[in-house]
Amino acid sequence: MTSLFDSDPSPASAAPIILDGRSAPSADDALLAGLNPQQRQAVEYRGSALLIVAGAGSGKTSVLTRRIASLIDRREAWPSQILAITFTNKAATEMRERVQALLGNTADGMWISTFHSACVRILRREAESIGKTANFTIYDSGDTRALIKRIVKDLDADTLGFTVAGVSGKISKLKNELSDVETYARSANLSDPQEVMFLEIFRQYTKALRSANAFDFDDLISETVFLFRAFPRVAALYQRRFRHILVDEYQDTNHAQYSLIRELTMPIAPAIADDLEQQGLHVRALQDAVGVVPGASLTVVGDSDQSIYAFRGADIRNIVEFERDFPGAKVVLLEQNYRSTQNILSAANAVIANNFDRKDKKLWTAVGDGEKIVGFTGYSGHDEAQFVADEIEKLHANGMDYRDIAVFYRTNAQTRALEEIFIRSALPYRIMGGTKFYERAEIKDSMAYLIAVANPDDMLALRRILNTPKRGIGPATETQLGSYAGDNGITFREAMRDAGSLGLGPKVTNAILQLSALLDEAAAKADPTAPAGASPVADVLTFLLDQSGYLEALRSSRDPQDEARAENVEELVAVTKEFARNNPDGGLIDFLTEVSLVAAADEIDDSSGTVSLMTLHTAKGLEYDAVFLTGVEEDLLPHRMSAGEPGGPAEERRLFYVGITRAKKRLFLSLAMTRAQFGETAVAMPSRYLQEIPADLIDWKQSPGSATSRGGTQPRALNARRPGSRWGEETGQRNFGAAALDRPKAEWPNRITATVRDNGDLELAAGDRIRHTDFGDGRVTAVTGEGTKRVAHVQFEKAGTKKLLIKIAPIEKL
DNA sequence: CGGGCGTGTATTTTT
DNA sequence: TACACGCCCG
Repeated sequence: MTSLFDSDPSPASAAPIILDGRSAPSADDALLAGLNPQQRQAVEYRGSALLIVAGAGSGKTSVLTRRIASLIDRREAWPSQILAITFTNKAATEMRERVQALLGNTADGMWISTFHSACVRILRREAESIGKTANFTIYDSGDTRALIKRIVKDLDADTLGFTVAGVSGKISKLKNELSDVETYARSANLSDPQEVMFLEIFRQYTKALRSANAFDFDDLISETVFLFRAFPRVAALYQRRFRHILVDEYQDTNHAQYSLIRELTMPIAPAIADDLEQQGLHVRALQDAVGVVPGASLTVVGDSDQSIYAFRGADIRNIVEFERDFPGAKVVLLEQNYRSTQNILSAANAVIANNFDRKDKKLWTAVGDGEKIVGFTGYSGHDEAQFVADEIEKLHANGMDYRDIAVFYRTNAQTRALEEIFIRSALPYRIMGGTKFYERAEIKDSMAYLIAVANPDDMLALRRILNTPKRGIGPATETQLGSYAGDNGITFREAMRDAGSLGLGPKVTNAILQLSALLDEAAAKADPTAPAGASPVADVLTFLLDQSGYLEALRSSRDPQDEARAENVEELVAVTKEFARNNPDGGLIDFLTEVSLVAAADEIDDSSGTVSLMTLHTAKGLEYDAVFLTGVEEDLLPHRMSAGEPGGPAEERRLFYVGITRAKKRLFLSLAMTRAQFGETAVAMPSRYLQEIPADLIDWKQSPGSATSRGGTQPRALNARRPGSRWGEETGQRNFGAAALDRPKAEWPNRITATVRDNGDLELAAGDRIRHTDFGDGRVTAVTGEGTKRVAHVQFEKAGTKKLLIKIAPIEKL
């Protein structure tokens, strides 16, 4: 990494950062072109604090990027003085691109990143101050859970009713409140054995992280705050550097993130400012009459109606009370919507109006009513999915691109039915998030090898690979290594090197030493200070996978799933190569960091010609021509688990609101009368939120009311239904689910039948040329699988490599 | 120590 | 359904 401060291309003394608000306007009219008065004000206002209340689709990204561009264009700031925080890496990338498009290439040196990435960058640089080293590991929630699980087990805490989920949730909550173990201990009730036990778990967890030289997700933020509070001189480096801080999705910040922003925008005391000046970090031009460097200017953008992360500690008060926190703050309201039709907005407005504790805000548009919202009640989750698939086909036939269509759902479990139907209907789709690539066991294994090389203190990673692949090193041996390390005050890694003195069997001892040597050799390859320089990550990974025998073990396994696992591992190697292309200077640590911080929304590739499937949470910040909001049922939306929590139903309503407002032209709301949950089929009721949408906005293809009584399409029954009444009772069928199941499906009116593609026993072999309806022409490189599950691996001319199920893929042989 | 089999339990959302 | 865990045997 290049130095952040010393070689700053923009010494503050020379920077034209005097904010007198009267800077001569340069030729930046282009930056304001096409903006409405409120947007223009949000771009042009200059002052210490600005809150932009941006309703859904009100052009906030445009405003933010133009605001940044205008600061630079008018010479009020250097790029390096800008810090822009977004929620996802994807949003950060998009913002960077848009700023670059406005300014040309002067966006270099700007920090545009997520809270977590920015904090990692700071922490790697300042690690020594807080007892870590720059190569620390970042533990994701899976790692955290694994660690807590071990501690809970060691302490027999499960007998006291402690669960891994409960403990990790509580620790996360505490960290988001900036409470560490000692702070918590002071307020804990020590006569309660439960509290004492929790404290002990928390202590051991903290200790384990420290000795593993690792941070968990929450630490990344909180430790940065602690760092700034403990070392004002370190904080001053960043306070000096970042003169303009912009935060997107401010309504979703938690207390720790809020505190981080507060720290970054604090003024620098005269004594510390003088120190900086003496170090050659110029601050003179920034200091006021008494020598204080005033705090950075802060711009936050948000919409309290879109706050959907309270469960993760997001505090809506951060945005509601912004004006109190930052006296003199200017507030700009953006209410004109440039995304959706009026019908969609009216539905959204009507729904969100039911949240009582909100500032009234009404979205409006100039584009006209558009088409009505379409409603559909399926007989089952599959039926609903079939409706979705059929409607997508219709939209596609009428010229809409698959990439402009999205399907949303509340829980990941709902993907199953959708996926089955989509495969049968030969619809190209992609699931964002869900069981992520990096959460697969084989990927975690491979990553653990890399982590063990990058951070030898990471005992969790070492334990993971110790017997993967099988080396005959069992739990007993692992425990012995652990206690040997503890007894001698050395790390687990050092204990492995010293395995000869443990008095284990020769076979086991040899296995440990061999692994140890392999890791040492890999570390030498990866070491950037080595004479030959560091090998690319891909080489290190390939070396580890080959020499450890891991890949070979997967390939030669008789478990058929291991073939797919081997392919995934090879895919990871491809990812490392891709990484090297995009980051020529990136080392192993950089790769591990990037992988740790990818989010579900980051995977979205706008250029792929597929329908996107995702949870409502992932959908935030995105927009699509057509949106299918599925599973609009009680116990799903609002989710059953939210019922007990204070503010739960209101947050679920906001989630529904977020989903609705993603749609530009067409919105489809669907639900099912029965839904499969854990194998069983349960009766589902329409969501209470459906009744909040004015009836004339929805065109029910099959309404919840009519679906039970056959025929009739008026949604009257839905609106008349009293809360608490059950569908089954209307028709006198208490046991509705079971009775309905016996009925032939065809009895339901308007049921849309699918055309299932079937290529029969189309014979394909490597070398054949084929044509795909979406991907175009390509050449078959291989055929794997048997019978109906035969898969063609195809290299397309335009669309890259794809794997296609031969029986159902929309392809023809040329 | 490894693998196989049987039972029990779990699904909210995620940086 | 499906996965994780514990138990048992080779």
